[in-house]
Parts: sequence; C-alpha cells; structure tokens
Amino acid sequence: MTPRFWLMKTEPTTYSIEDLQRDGVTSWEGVRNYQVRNLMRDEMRRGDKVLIYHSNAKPPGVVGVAEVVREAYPDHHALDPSSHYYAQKATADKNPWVMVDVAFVAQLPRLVSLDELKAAPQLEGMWVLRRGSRLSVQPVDEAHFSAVLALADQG
DNA sequence: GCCAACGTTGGC
DNA sequence: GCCAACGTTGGC
Repeated sequence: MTPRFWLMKTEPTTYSIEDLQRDGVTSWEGVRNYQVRNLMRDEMRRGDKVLIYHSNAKPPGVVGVAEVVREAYPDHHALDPSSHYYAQKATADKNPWVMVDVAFVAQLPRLVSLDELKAAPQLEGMWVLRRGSRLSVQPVDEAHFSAVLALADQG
C-alpha cells in the first residue's frame, strides 16, 4: 500500500506539538466538518504521515510530524454535554463524528512559516496555501510533504 | 479585534 | 431545494 500524507491544523493554545510530544499519542477529537470527517473516515490509514500545523499562531506554520496509529472510530466527545465538542444532534445510535489517533514522530528543527510555504515554488498547489482553505485535515502530495521537511532543514 | 471566506441552518 | 442569516475559521 502506498504511504499517504496529510496536514492537520491545531491551535497551539489548544493543543501544540509540544503537547503531542509529551503525550506521545493523542486522539484527534472535535472535527465537526463533514468534508474533514469523510477524509478521516474514508481515506486516513494507519501509518500515514502527518504534518502538524499551528494555526492562529504567530507565525502560523508547520512545526512537526506525526503518524496515524489508529483509524477512524466514534468521537464520543460529541455525545458528552459537558464537552467543548458536544454535538447536540449526535446520538449513540447516530453519531456522525469520528476521530483518529496520531503519534508524535518529530518536531521540525525549526518552524516553517506560512509565509515560507507561500514563497516556495515547489509547494505550488498545496491545499493549505489555497485562499479560504478551511479544512483542518487535508491531503498533501508526497513531494510537498518532502519539500516542507527539506525547508525545515535549511536556513 | 477585524473581517473575508465559506459551511451550516432553517424558513419558506 | 433555495438562499439569507448566522457561525466558524484563521490570517492579519
């Protein structure tokens, strides 16, 4: 099977790459967008590699690498009224929301900022650079994935 | 804090 | 099923 590549956004004030390094493995709960749900449920596979991206950060950018270690399973937070991720319409019988587990792989030697990603011609077409792209989980070409890691090793 | 982009909701 | 209102994302 072909290895596959992703980018996942997280706000560092909520959950940062440092948090992931500390935890080792974490469940990626709280996705409440159907496009993203479908990608996670139908496309994400164990062993897939993930760029971890800090959004709403100064500056925003890619900070690390993770790996999918558990494929989609029900996001029980959707059923918990006390959870920030409570989804009023979800029931135990009909809970549309899923999460995956990801494991820490590496922190990049340095943050590769959104500005740098935009400026890199080899990253043209990367989804995160698309205007108005709001997918918090998105597929990444293998070439783009490698190019981001290469950028991190430079400068 | 602003606001553009865009997904979701709900009245009709 | 249309579409205006509303909510969220996320860069700036």
